[in-house]
Amino acid sequence: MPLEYNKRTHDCGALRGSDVGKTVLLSGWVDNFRDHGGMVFIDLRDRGGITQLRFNPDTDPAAHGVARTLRSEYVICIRGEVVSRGTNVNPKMPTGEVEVAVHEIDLLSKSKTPPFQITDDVETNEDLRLEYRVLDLRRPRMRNAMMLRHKITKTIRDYFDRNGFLDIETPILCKSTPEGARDFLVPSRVHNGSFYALPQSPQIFKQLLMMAGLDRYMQVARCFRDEDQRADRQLEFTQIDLEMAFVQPEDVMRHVEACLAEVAQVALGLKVPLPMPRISYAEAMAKYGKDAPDIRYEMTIKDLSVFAAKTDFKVFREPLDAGGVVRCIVVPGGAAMTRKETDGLTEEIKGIGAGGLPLVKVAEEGGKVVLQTGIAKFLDAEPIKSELLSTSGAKPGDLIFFAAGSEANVCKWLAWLRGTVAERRGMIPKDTWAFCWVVDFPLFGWDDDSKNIFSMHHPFTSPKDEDLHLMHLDSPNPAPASDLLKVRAKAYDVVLNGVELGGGSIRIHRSDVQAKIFQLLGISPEEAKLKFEYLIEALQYGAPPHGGLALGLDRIVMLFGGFSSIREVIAFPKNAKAIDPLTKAPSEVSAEQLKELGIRLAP
RNA sequence: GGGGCUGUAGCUCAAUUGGUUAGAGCGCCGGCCUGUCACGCCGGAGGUUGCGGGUUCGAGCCCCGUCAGCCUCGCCA
Repeated sequence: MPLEYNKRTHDCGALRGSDVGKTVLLSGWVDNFRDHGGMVFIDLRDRGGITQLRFNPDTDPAAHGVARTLRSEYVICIRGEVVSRGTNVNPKMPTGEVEVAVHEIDLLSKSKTPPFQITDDVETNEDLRLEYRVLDLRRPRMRNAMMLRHKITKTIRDYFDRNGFLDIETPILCKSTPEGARDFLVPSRVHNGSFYALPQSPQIFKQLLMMAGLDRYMQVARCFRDEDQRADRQLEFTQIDLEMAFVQPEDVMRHVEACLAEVAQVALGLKVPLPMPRISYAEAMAKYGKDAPDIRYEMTIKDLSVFAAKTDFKVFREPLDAGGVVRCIVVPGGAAMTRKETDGLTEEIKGIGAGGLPLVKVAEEGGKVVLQTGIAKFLDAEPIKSELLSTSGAKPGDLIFFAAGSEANVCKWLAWLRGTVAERRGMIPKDTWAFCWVVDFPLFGWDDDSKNIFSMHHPFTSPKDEDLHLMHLDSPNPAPASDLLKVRAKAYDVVLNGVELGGGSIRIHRSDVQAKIFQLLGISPEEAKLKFEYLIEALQYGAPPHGGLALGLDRIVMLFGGFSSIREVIAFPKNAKAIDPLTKAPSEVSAEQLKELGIRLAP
């Protein structure tokens, strides 16, 4: 009579010494087998873990005969007795105190030899892993990633449920808007020539929910952006999306950081001190060169523009005269860096647009501090040298990297350099989890191409109350750009170890302010009505002050799980070229399908 | 679209300045083995060096092109 595989008594990670003597029914995959000619040992694996099975030819010849034919990844069901391993305990296995003496076995399913071994030990190339994702997901590391993701998601859902947030689903088939990233379009069969767009985020819907009076909303929301991929970006990704009515930034931030602290507790057993530090956007850019600062280590950026203006060094003077800046980072002990290392960095930084990588080493000779190598000869004279040392804070044994150019470029280059050098020189403390909030983002940025301002966040972001006057609300004319660029937004990003976990803002609830913003952004009332009619309309029927935030769930799981790519925490991800190696999506479709949709492909 | 790295057995990798028949570990197949747990021992199969072209007496290695993967800038919050 076949074994009742639907009546498993335990999973393969459950049995302990206290279970000795029990008769158990287990099912799973053959992880490994060791055939001694007589005794056969099988490691049986399922989601719970691994249990060793023992097949004794003397007591159970039939089961033993089957066991000898088993191979990797065969699926079996067994019944047997839990026995102590006596002196042969395996301390490396949670179930290592016991084994199961198998009396009956059913072979449920055979397996071809897998294209790679199902183990964490061997790092297989990712393309193959994605093509055989079913096998890849059997590896403990990947199984743990899926389980961690579940645990984190559940923790977040529970937190918001406990705090009065309603989980509400929003549409997947939406209206296309030109803002932000490229939309994925879905052609309409019923309305040939018209298209739905997949949501880049539920942004507008969650605002509408607040206007609808639902007060607190959250959703584990799938979002879609048709942009190029990165290690931490996928075409489709998951946001923890939330929105609250009658709030200021601090209210949203307090909930989010409390929630993240709970996640850190559950995922890592970590106690995160609250509140998390707040850093202004201006400070983040000045000290770290990016709006997602990694505050686990120092080596912050120092401004040398005033100093550099006093030199005759062309590499500094020319960018300064063009309105740029000169800044540096000081690598502690960096004078020990080899020519090979610094040359390598120079080549790499050229790859992101820098002209080169000026540097000096600081040394001590006969009790005197001297500059060496690189551009030392341009800076070694007094009082230039002393001013460089005092402004940068460099000491003998250090190395100074310089960057000169537009502020945006200098920030980009030094942020890259800071991160790269810190990583390569082992300056990043292990097992450190540095959260922070970045606040006071500018409301507008300047687009040099169109010579116009644009929304840093999105056009519904509320300005800070104290900066409202810079927008000249009472005047029918647009405020000057110089004023507008000073306006700070009620926007905030939460950052962990230099990675943006999420961001949000308080939204505009006044229709006059919203109208002004559209005017400033060059969006005509007609255009605004066309694109956002439902939102503008709703604003006129009593909109509560409201705001929210969205967290990147994939990134959170990636960081807490110690992975270097979000593909590791997504069950079926796409590769860097936006292809799913498993299903081979995207694919061509039939002529009939296209015809029905009224679509003809360009030749 | 730009830059970088990679591509050799099923998997992970090696192969001196260009030099004989391209190797190793794991896996796989066969045999032996009654306490292994990365079992062990013996034997075996397995290769269009991503693909195409060029240089050369001779190319895994050099050159050109192309394809694929990853990282990155642009792009994207």
